[in-house]
Amino acid sequence: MINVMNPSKESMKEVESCLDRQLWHSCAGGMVQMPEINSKVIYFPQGHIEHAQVNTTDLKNYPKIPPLIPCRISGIKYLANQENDEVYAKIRLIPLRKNDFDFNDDDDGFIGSNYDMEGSSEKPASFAKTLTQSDANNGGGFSVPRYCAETIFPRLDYSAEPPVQTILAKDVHGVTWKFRHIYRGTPRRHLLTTGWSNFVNQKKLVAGDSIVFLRSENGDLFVGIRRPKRDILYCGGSSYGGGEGGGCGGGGFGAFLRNDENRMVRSFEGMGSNNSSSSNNEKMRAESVVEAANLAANGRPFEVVYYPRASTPEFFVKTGAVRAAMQVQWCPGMRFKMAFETEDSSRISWFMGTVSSVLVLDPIHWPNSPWRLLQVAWDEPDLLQNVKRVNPWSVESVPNMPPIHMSPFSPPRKKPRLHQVPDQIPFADHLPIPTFPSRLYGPNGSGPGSLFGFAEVVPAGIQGARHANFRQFLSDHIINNKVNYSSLLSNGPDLKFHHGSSFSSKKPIVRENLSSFLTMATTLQEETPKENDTMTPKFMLFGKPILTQQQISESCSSDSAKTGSNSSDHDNCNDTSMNRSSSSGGEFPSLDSDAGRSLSLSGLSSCDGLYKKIAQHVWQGKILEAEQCAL
Amino acid sequence: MINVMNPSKESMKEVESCLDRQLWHSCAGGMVQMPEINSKVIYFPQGHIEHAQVNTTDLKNYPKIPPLIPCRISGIKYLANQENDEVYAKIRLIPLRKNDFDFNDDDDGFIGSNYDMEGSSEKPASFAKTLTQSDANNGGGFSVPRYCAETIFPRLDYSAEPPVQTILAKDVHGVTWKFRHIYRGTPRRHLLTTGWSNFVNQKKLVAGDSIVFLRSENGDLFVGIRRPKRDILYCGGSSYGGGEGGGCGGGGFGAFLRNDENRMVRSFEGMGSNNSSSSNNEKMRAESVVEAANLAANGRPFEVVYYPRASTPEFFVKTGAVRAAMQVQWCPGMRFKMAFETEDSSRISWFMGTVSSVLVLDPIHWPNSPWRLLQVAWDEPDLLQNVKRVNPWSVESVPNMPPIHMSPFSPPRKKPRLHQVPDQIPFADHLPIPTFPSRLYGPNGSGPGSLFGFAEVVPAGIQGARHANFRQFLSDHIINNKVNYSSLLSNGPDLKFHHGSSFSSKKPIVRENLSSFLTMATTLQEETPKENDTMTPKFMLFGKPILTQQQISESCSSDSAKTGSNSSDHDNCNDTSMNRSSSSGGEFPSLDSDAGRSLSLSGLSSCDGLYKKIAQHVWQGKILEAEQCAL
DNA sequence: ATGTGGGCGTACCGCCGACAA
DNA sequence: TTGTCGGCGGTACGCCCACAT
Repeated sequence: MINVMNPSKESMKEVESCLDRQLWHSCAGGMVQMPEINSKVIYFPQGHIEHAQVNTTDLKNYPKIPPLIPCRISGIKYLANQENDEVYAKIRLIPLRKNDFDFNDDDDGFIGSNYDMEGSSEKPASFAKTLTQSDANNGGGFSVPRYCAETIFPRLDYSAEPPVQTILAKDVHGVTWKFRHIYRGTPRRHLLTTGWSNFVNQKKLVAGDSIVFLRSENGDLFVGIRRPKRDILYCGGSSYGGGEGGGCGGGGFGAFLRNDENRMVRSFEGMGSNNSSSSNNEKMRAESVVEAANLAANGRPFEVVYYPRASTPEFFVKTGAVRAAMQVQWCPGMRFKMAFETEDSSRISWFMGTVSSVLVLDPIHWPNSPWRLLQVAWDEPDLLQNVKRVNPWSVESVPNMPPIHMSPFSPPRKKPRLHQVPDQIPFADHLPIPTFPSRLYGPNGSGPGSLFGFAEVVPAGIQGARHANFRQFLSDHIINNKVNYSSLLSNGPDLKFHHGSSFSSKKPIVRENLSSFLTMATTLQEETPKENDTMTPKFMLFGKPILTQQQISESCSSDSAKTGSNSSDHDNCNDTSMNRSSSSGGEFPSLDSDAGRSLSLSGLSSCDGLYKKIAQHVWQGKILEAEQCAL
Repeated sequence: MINVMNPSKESMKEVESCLDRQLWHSCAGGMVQMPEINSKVIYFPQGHIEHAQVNTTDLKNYPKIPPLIPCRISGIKYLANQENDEVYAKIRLIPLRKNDFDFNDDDDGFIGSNYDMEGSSEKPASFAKTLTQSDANNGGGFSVPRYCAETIFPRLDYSAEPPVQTILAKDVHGVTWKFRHIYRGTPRRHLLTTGWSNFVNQKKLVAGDSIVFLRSENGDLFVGIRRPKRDILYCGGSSYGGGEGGGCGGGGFGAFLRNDENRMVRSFEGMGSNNSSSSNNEKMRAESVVEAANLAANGRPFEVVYYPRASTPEFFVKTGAVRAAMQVQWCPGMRFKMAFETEDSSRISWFMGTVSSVLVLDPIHWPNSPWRLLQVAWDEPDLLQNVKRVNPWSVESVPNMPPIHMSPFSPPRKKPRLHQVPDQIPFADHLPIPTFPSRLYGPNGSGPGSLFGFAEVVPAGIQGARHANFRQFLSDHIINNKVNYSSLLSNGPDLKFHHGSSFSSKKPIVRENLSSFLTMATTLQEETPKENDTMTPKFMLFGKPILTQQQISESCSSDSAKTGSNSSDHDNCNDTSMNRSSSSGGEFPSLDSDAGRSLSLSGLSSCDGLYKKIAQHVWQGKILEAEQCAL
């Protein structure tokens, strides 16, 4: 019992700040990217409601609350639940006033400080392993992968017989746990023995949970746990009020995969105290959400609690991501891909789907909200049954073209090497960080009768179909919710230029040209490299090592098969097509820079009406004028 | 593991209503009396704040919230914490409008329904035992007191060798626990063996916790646990703003005794998940209190959460108790006694003290509040260090007179019998339930300059000393916070006629004439009779068996010694003096009944100004007129 | 390289009567 | 009557290797 500290009330306050941020991220999972301090995000009250899994009736009847509120991140506290070690964050947000908010200028002045943070906190060595049955159940031992023992653990003296040492690791609460690390057996292997069983019992670990070992810069060892993502309880979306719209959509970005054939079942027979998610709900009460949303709507600073392992999309999204997503002309029939964490949380898989309709989720209570705007059909509907609606910024549109042939069906080799492809990697480096200068996206005005860019696809029973002829793009290609795919593809150039991740700084972004040969499944293995030779330079993508070809084909061979079959021989996903969209030519009228900035809110390509409406909400009635639509 | 149910989220809702009310009360402890549905109580926001242990700054700055709000109990849900079995209640209160509230008529129309409830739910057989070290730690066995085995448990077949049976008992969540009950050893004794250790571990019981066995009318067996009262964390009372007043007063009615010499220390080394009180705090957030108080102040129904094992006084008090307490002319120097639960929660002890000053706790934020009005000095200050301020209705004033001689210092006999005193018991039965007909308490008006009955003893620096000459009673007897005891006693007839318990229905009330021979310490042993012959009729006080003389002298011999020495030979505490107060003679002017009812709010003997102020707060500015003070 | 199963020693859990208060 | 202690059995934990993938 020497390992367990006395968690008194006083110590809780301390714990609030002592949690190592890298450890927090390790426990949060590879897909979680937190915004930097002072960066600008869009806060979605709808998403907050989903995240808190509370009844929405409290908030729905507040007509004053807009569907999205631009904010600045003023503070983040990285915390962990005392009972079950679940990491969460308390985030302070300051709503942006009109003068402070420029949709196209979301990184102004704060990149420097971001760089400072990045520079000082270099990614420490970490390793994650999903517990096997033997790790969790039998004999009280943990089989340590060699890579972990050799690169994360302290150096073991192999001269002793057997080589053995004591490992001390701090958990998220600062509690130190002691393990006996021994190298024995035939063949030799690394094991944790004494102390491990106690840890498993205390933390209530079961097979399928992940454990993270992390070595900080000064050599201290940390241990974190990462359980499977919580189940999706909320299945919101108002189904009353005559709204049809294809049912509610649970899940989304941040959901996890349920691979039923290989599923690890968590046993709840242990003790009554592990119904921790219910006590989490206690913290996330409806009042908190109502309070936060009300403060936000009134322009006052507010605080939200964010659980990165909840199965709902982030409800605060970096402004640039939203902007980029709304620049896309979302239409039924569009192809996209979306990242999901695998059930064991060790990897990330990309899944393909088709937009089935573009439709406001709850037009009565949240008119014009882009939250879960896209109703989607998955190429593998059985695996993603619960994910029926997604956020535009959660997905990444892909053109209907085949990947570069790199034989996804080739049999996995014993020691796959990707040296055959790195000569294409500099290609990715040539991609400019998409800054989307505002002048490139001039105001494409819409008449006074069409405030809502996508209102045309809302069923007539709700808002009435407004087939205004000035909305040429949509009306040309979408007739009665059916899409003319070919004309859509040829006319929608910026279709390919947004990124599907909320925070672009460190997110594993796979752009179209990369995805053209990585196809659709990417395995993030920065913590669990599986190559034989760990000294071989890794194949890196934006600072993260990339998986072997074998792993790719293992993790999503079915994906490749399907997309490989239904895609044709387009190959215009290249530098040329990109430059086409980032130039001011074509159907985009060029504007002088100042005008473009001042009109940036209403100058988005496809959602100007939406953001006009937003501005109307946020800034309380001040309607921005001077829209001109060039489309 | 067969005993442990899977506490899923769905079952939580069910549990909310399935908790047996008698079991709830057994777990709540002997001093907790809940009000009946539809009865009238006074809600104290200050007490709510203390109870919730939240920061008061949120509420203090709401000047609209009165210090007390008359309410009607509209609903009570008896609940238990899923994690630690701590019982609590959700109570719905409806603030009373002016027309509905008559301070002297608090039981109108609802006594019948109360009687119905009392009649249907006869007190079931129950037994409580505080766990010994052997029960909690060693060998996984529980030593069952013979009384419990023979009267609570199912009948054991003694013909078998050894006599053994299986005991099934439901806990507060409806979970059934199985125990092996065996009668063995030399000498023979009842033991719980198999199953007990598991129960101790699951419930995290330690020595000092109490376990309650309860047999319902239909023979079902229940098991509850009752842990020591929570520590006093809150030590409120504003010490800023120039208020002197003698520091903050933690504790109070409902606090528990810390008997350091025999203290059982709860070990927190088990697991991090037993910091359950912190999660309780989560439920009792400041917002909830603010919300409740605001709703109450606006006359709207509200809900409060009440933890009977918290160490703060009840914040909702039966109207009659408050009225009775405020009829007492509280003055420095007055003697009183107050009930406390012993640390092992098995008994109740009465402690003597002296009022040191009568002083508003927080005159700035809660002017005229009677909450913790009395600053007290205890005869045994070492045992009650934290209890510096108490509520008037929590204590019971006692005249300075000696008890009837019944030799409290006589050596305890082996089999004490109280048959010598029952001939005095009918005396108690003759006591009328104090109804205090309103016409007996005519309005004793005060001039416009003296709204506050006890403002005279507030330090001049805060409100200024108002020595208005129309307040003859107080000014006659209290000069510079010093009291003329003899004249006070002779002039304050209703001094002896209030009861110190919040709810009079089933509370173990020890009135003055009873306490005159029971002295000051009363041991409630309805669950743990200790007489040798359990078949002997118990010495009952209001339906509860009373302790033996031995136990009385054991539990508080020091009390008896002290009061015996400083009290003189008064003996006017008798039937005659009671009738004197319930007649309309003397200095109380008689009033016609209607006028008395309509003026009841301002017609209290010593706190008319206070309640006028209350009415002013509660009913938003409507000041009641027509006070006439007869004192 | 590492997951799984079985052997096996030991530690602790838990049942017992013997005392004693 | 019942709290505590030491004895002592049985179980199950946990360390180990063998074997398989």
